[in-house]
Amino acid sequence: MKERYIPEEIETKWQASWELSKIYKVTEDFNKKKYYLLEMFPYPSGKIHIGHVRNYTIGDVVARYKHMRGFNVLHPMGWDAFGMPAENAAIANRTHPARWTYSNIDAMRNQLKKMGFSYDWDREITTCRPEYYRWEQWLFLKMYENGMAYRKESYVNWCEPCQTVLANEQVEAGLCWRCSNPVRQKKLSQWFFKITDFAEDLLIHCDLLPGWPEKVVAMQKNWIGKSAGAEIRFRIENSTEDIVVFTTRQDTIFGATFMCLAPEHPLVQKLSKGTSFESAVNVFVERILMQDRSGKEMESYEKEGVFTGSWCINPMTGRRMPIYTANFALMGYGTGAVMSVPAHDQRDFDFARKYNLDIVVVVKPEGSDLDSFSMTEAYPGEGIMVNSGAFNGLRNTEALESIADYLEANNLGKRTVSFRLRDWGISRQRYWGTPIPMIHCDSCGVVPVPESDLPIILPEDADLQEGGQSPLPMLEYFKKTKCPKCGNSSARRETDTMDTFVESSWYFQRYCSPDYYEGMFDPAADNYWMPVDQYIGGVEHAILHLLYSRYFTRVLNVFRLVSYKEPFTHLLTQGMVCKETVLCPEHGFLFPEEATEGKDRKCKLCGNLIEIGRVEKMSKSKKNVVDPSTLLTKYGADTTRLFCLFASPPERSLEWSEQGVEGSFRFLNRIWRLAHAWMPYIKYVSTFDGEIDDLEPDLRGVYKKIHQTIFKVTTDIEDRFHFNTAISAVMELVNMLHGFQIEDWSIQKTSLFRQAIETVILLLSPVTPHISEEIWFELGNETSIYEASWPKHSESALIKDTLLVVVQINGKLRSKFIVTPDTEDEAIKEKALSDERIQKFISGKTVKKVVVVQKKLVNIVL
RNA sequence: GCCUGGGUGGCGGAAUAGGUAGACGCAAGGGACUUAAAAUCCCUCGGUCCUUAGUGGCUGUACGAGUUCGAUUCUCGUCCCAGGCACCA
Repeated sequence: MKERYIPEEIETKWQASWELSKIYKVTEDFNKKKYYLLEMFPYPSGKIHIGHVRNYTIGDVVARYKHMRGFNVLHPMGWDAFGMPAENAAIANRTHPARWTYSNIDAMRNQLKKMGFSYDWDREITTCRPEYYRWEQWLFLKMYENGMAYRKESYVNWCEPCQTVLANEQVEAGLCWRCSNPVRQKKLSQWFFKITDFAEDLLIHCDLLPGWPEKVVAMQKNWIGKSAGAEIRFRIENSTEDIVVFTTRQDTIFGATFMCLAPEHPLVQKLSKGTSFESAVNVFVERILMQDRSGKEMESYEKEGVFTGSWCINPMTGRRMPIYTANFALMGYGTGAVMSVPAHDQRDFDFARKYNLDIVVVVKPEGSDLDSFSMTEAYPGEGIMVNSGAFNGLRNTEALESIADYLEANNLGKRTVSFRLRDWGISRQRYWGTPIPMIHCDSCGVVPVPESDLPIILPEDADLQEGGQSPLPMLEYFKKTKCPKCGNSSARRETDTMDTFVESSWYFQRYCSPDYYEGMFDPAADNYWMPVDQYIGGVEHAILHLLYSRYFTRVLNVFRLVSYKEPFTHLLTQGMVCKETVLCPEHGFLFPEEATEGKDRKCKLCGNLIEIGRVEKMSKSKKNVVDPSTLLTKYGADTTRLFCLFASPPERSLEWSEQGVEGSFRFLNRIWRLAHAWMPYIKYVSTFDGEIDDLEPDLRGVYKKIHQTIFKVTTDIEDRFHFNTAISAVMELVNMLHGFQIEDWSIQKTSLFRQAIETVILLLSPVTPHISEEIWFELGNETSIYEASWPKHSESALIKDTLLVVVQINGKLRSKFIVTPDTEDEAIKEKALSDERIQKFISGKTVKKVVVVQKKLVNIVL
C-alpha cells in the first residue's frame, strides 16, 4: 500500500505545479459562456482569519465546479487596502501605513495560496495604488461636473483634545475612544454623493433581484425607507413665511396643536431673533447640537424643546399653534418640521404632557371611546374620524385620501413621498485614503483638478501623529498648489480623503481589466464579464457596501460606461464562524481546555463554577479564535476546506469543533486508503462506460449508487449551495465501496470500481482539490482534474426497479413491502389489506377508507 | 416598537409541490485486531413500556389550537433565541 496521507507534501507539490502552469489564469473567450464568481475582498489586516477561509472556500468550490461544467470562470482576488487600522497600526508600531499594508498583503497572499484557491493572481488589485484610485478620482470629477458630487456643511464627531474627527465607531458612549473626553458635534464643509437621486430606482429594483436573499433585500428596502404622505403648508402669524411639514398622517391634521422644528431648521433662528425667547432658544440649540445624535444613546434622550415665540395657523382648523424647536425633530428627514398631533403620536404626546399643551383626539378606535384627559399614551392605530369637521365619521384610512385631496384642491399642500436614505458623505479627515481631487482658490472658490493632472498621488512620506489627525493639511508641498482656473499660486489642495467604501464600490468592474490604463475598465472586458454572476460575503455588508455598489453602477450607467444597472445577479451571505466561549467569574474568559468537561464545568485554576459556556462569534477577547495557519500545518488545506463546508450550510453560522475537523481528516484518510488499496487493480483498466444492464446483477447496486451520488451532489451544489449534504452523499458512496473486496477481480468489476473512485474524487475535487489531484494523477491522468469534465449521471441508473410501499393505519406506520414499479395502485391496495401485520390491526373492524399515494404509501382509515 | 430569519437526539445537522422523522458526521457505550497503545474495522445509540424482546406498544420536531386519511412541513395564536433598523413625523 502507498504511504500515509501526508497533506503537507501533496499540497505544496500541487500548489507549486498549478502556479507554474498558470492553470487558473483566465482570458476573455467570447466563444465560451462566462461565469463571474466574486468573493468580497479582504481588508489587509495582517492575517487571514477563519471567516475569510470559510468565505473563500465556498467561493472556490463554486468557481471550480462551474469551470468543470464548462464555463469560462473569472475568479479574482484583491485588497481593500485603504482605511483607519493602517493608520492606527502605523502609530502604534512606528511604521508607515503603506509599509504596514503592503507587508500584510504579502503575508495574506501567501496564506491564501496555501489554501489552494483557484484565483487568477494576475488580476490582483490593491486599492491603495495610484493605478487604481486615479480612476476613482476621475469618476469623482465626472460626478462633480454632473452635479452628483457636491459640498455642504455637515456635522462630524469632533474630539477637541485630539484635534481630530472621529468615525462613529470611534465614539464609545459619547466619549473619544482614545482619550475618553466628551465628543462634540462640529460643523465642517464636506463632500457628498447624491445617492438620494436614485432612491426610487434602488428601491424598485430591490424586487428585481431574485438571486438575492430576501433578508438582504428587506434590509435594503428598510434602509431606503420610502413613506408616502403629504407636504402641508402652515402660515406663520405676523410673517410672510410658511412652514412646510411632511407627514404620513394627514388624516390627523385636525388634531395638530403645536409645531416642532429641528434645532438646525433655518426658521428657528429667524423666528426667535430679537424676541425675549432668543437666548433660551440659542442655549437649547447649542446644547442639542453638542450631543452625539448618531449613536445609540439617542433613543434614551427625553423629549424636550423650547418655544420660539412664534405661532402658526392650522390650515384646517384655523387654530393658533405654538412653534417649538425640539430635540426629536430631525433636519435630515422630511422637511425638518413636524406638525405635532399629541393624541396620535407617542413623541408628540410625551412632549405635550411635559409642556402642558393641548391634546385633541381626532381618531377613535372603532367601538370604544378615547378621552384626551384620561389617556395615558397616544393612539396611533386605525379608527373613525372625530372632531374633524366634514370628515367626521369616515374611517381614518379613507380620510387619509380625502384630506389629501382637499389639501391639493385648496392649494394647501400636496401628496409626496419621503425617503430615510441620506446622501452619502464621503469626506474623511484622514490620511490613508484616496485624495479628493479638488482645489480651493480664494478667488475662484472650489475648482476641480484638471483630468490631465490625475492621479493626485497620496504622499507616502508623511509622518503620522500621535492622536491620529491627518498629516496632509500640514504637508505644504502637497497642500500648496496653483489654481487651475486663474493661476493663483496660493490655492490649496483639498486634504480630505474619500470614504473607503468608495474603493469597494467598483472594484468588481476593475477586475475585468485590472491593467487597463485608458479608463476605469476596458468596455469590452466589462461587457463580457459583468455583471457578477455570484457574489459571496458576510451579512455585515448587506446594507452599505451593497447599496453603494448598486448606486455606483447606476452612476456608471448614466455615464454610459456600463449597460447594466445591477452589479450582482446572485448573492450569498455566509454566516459567522463561532466557537464555544468559557467565562470564569474570577479569571474572565478562558481557553476551553482551562475548564473541566461535562455538565457543571469548573475553572481548572480556581475551581469556580463556569459562568457562561456558550457558542459565540470568534473574538480575541473571548479567547475562542482559531488560527487557520495552525490548522494548515496540522491537517492541511483540504481538511480545513472540507470541514468549513461540511459543518453547516453556508448561510448559517458555523460552530467550530476540533473533533469535527478530526472527523473530516479521517474521511480523507479513508478515501486515501480505499484508493490505494484498489490502485493496483484499477490503474490499468479504463473506466466503465457501459449501461447498467451490461453489468452483472450484484454490481448494479454500486453503479446505481455512483449515479445517484452524482445526481445528488450536482443538484445540491447547483440549486442551493448545500455543500454539507453534497459531502454526506459522497460519504455514503465511500461507505458503500468500503464494503467491497476487490481481490476476486474481473475486468468489469475493476473498471466499475475505477469509475467509483474517479467519481468520488471528481465530485470532491472542488472541495478538496489537492488530494483529488494526487489520486487523479496516480490513476494515470496527465492533465489536472480541474480541466476534467464534471461527471454526468445516467438517467437509467436513477430508475428504481423496486419500490418500497409503506402502510399506515390512521396515519401510523404499521408495515412495509416492496413492489415492482409496474404494480397497479389497486394491486398495492389489495396487498396492503391482506398483509399479515395489517390483518392483526384491522380484523374485526370496518375499514372506512383507504388512501393510496402512487407507489409510495397506503393509509388505511378505521 | 418595526422588519427578517430560526427553535428537530448529548452535539453539528438531514428530511418540507403535506406521506417511513433523525441521512451524514461528532461525542458516548460495547466488541474485534494488538504484548500494549495509536490507527483501523464491526455493533448499539430520541424517550419510555413489556409475563410475547418484536418488522413490538406508546410517545416524540418550542408551546396551544385548527385544516387533513395523514402535519417537522400549511393556517391562527403564544413563548423563546439570533440578526437588522430605530426619536423617520
